[in-house]
Amino acid sequence: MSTTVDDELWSAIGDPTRRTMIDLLLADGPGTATSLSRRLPVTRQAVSKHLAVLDRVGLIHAEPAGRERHYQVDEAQLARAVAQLSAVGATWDARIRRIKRIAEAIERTRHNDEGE
Amino acid sequence: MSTTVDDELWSAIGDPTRRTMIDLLLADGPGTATSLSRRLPVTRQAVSKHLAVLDRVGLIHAEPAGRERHYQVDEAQLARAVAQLSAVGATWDARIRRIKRIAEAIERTRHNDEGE
DNA sequence: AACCTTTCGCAACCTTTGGTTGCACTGAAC
DNA sequence: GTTCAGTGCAACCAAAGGTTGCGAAAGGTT
Repeated sequence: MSTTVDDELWSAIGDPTRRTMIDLLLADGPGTATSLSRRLPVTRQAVSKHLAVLDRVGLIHAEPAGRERHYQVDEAQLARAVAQLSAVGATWDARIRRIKRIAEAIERTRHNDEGE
Repeated sequence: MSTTVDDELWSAIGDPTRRTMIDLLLADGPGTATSLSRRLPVTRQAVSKHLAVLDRVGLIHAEPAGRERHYQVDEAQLARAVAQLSAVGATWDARIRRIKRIAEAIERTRHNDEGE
């Protein structure tokens, strides 16, 4: 039933701003709160909070560089997160397919009954 | 960069309680707010609100039956949602792989330079 | 050294959202 | 008709996403 420890991972990825931030970090390489905020519709402080969340769940990690803090995606952790995403998706897919099979079986039975 | 209309879909699926509710509806078939709340650590009213959210984004739909409202997963919509999930995952995976390729290329270049 | 600029972190505040309790309503069953 | 289970609506609370407004520290300029 999927409700376990990785809930924090989901809610980390669930936020659209955070998802875009991950996109930007992957596309453009490491960045700071300020550099990210320039490419997002939110303030630097909001970005900073999101970075803290992503850092806490381990999806990114910071590297202090002088007066700046360079954030960078932890590829292994993100890969793990993606795997969990698709796991849930796969589960749902499987259940949907099972339901459809059952529905078809019932359909067939009904036809047989009518045919008698 | 993935930040489009389907944000509501993500945030619908992003909530752990709502994910579990979808799980339950898929596993046990249609259910009511009350029946779901009995299998969840939240009150009926909370479940009711979540059902409203899922209904609004089209992942489930209600079917009034006497004094009860039976909710049921819209398989087509859920399949669409799952597809979007895995699309984002695939994008990230692709970017991670690209980064790794580039990193390896740099690594090779460095070795060549040292070799001269 | 003194100054200005940039980046950051912290605190206060607002709004939305997930959750609660309480109550009034309605359909079914006795 | 009374009772009982299921629903909906409203008020309220806490946490999360977002804002503005500061003060502090690292870097570049003169």
